[in-house]
Amino acid sequence: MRMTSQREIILEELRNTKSHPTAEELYLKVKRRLPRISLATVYRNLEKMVELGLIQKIATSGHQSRFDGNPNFHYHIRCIHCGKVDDLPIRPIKALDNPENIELDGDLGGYKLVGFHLEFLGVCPECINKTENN
Amino acid sequence: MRMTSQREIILEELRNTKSHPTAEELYLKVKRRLPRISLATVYRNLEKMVELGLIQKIATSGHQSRFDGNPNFHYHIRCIHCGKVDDLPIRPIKALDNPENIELDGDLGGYKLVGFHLEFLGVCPECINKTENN
DNA sequence: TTAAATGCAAAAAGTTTGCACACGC
DNA sequence: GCGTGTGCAAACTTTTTGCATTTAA
Repeated sequence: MRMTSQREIILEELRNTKSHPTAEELYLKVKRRLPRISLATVYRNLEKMVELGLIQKIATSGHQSRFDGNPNFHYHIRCIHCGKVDDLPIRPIKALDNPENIELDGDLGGYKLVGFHLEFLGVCPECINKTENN
Repeated sequence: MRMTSQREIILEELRNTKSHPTAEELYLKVKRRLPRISLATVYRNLEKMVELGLIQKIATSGHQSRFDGNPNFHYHIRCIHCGKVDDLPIRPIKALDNPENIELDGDLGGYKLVGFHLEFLGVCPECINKTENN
């Protein structure tokens, strides 16, 4: 992978963010430092870094995808009101840490089990406030 | 809710399918019986039926949403190759059957936990065959 | 009769792609 | 110098919406 300033700065800005930005949010941040960068370049680079395992893509159901500069496994919680995603510092769930541990009540219909996708849902502090003040 | 022939036939076709069709797949099926129906009507009705709890929406990350005529809770498995979704007849996972059962290793960052979304990933029989024959 | 539902077409939202040019190695 | 990467604009995919018309209750 050729190291371009675009690539470097995209990764840097993503790693410097605790939030899990969408491609567009990240594009706007990077644009401050590289005003001529295009959104397509951000998408292309994010996709490539995901393939290389440098970052994670959080393909949030139905919404814009978000990206996480931390490539290590951890859980996420998504706000059902504003769509924001944060890290959730809980212990790995034993029943799910290995496909072989999953208890079956029948067969898999011929599927080969590969893994799972688990995402927690909640209401973030900001949205709790908004709701209370209405 | 007013009962129109569109609404009736959409629900009927969805319930008659073991697969979990996308709005477009379902539209094509319904169109055979109601040739003048529009895709927008299918989307509008599916959305309404989800709100009423008559059906489930499977908002598969990054892909088209799929719909499930069975409103009762059960797990799904998604083929990582073709995107197909099937039911997975496994027992509910204890650690996750209630938000209060989730073991925490820290705080929730101010989030109010509401639930979770769990989807299994695998390779479907058809795609296992395709892969083997290459 | 009248409010809700429909069909159509156009818009919206998010992401990807074709292409000519730029630039890292 | 070669080939990957970039910027731009246009295309694409999925879903939603505005509006005039139809229809169930």
